[in-house]
Amino acid sequence: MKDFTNILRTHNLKATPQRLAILEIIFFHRHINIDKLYDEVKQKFDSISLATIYKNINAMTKNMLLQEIKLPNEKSVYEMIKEEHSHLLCNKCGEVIDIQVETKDITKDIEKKYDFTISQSDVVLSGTCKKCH
Amino acid sequence: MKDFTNILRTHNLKATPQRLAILEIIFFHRHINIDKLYDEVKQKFDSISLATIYKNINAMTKNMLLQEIKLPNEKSVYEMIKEEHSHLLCNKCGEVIDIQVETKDITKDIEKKYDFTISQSDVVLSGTCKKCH
DNA sequence: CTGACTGCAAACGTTTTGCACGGTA
DNA sequence: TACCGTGCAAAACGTTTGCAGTCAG
Repeated sequence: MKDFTNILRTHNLKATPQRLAILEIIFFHRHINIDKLYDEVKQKFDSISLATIYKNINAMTKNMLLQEIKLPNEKSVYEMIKEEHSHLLCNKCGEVIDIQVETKDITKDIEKKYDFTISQSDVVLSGTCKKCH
Repeated sequence: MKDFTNILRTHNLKATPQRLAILEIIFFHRHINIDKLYDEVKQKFDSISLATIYKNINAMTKNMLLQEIKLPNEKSVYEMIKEEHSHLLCNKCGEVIDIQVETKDITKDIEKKYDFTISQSDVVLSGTCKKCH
């Protein structure tokens, strides 16, 4: 298990039990939406309020610890920030899978063609995963 | 100008003046969010209510005439459905540009590698456009 | 010890709904 | 004419805020 206490402190956030629970659950699920996160944190931490979830998700997002992933036809999910990657979304079971897509060549072409400087690539490929076939 | 009356009817929607105004504005802007759409429709159609905008956007989306595009750090925009394409988003001026990206080879690889059937690709490349450099 | 964090309740902005009226086909 | 669509107001929904009390550092 990662040292979330230290991660929080290096991001200028105090390591409260609520925050540790939030991070553990996000780390375990890798991608989770607000509602499921609230349900799961409440199991470990009955007194937590939804407002605390929101305040912390916002603080951690602002401090570059978490990232919101917007999905077509689904609620946004949050994940810990890591190297840039893309996502597979199964429309049947809702699972989100991290994938590595080589976009360098493509973005270079686009930058040249449209005279545009690309700083971020958001890619979601949706369909059916192997379990749901 | 396109024959929006006919387009609406072929999508099982009655061609009301409100809907024609909505479609004309979306067609003209190519991408527009709810608030701007409401502002612009009101200029041509002072009596229109926001509820009507929402009801129609939802009806047209359900009936495959419009499509919601979720953007990072921005409100969703709506566009008329056409061939699959990707989007460039300028973080400075907010402009959205349609681009054609060749994703066939990539998605084929991903499908094989992850045993996943891809039916839709949502790609948003964000950065700075030529006007904002 | 002090500023940051929590939990509650209230407020807020956005989207949806119910209903009476009006317009399209 | 029949049904669908509109506009209004109210309701529902998700998220944010203010505040008093608590806790991490």
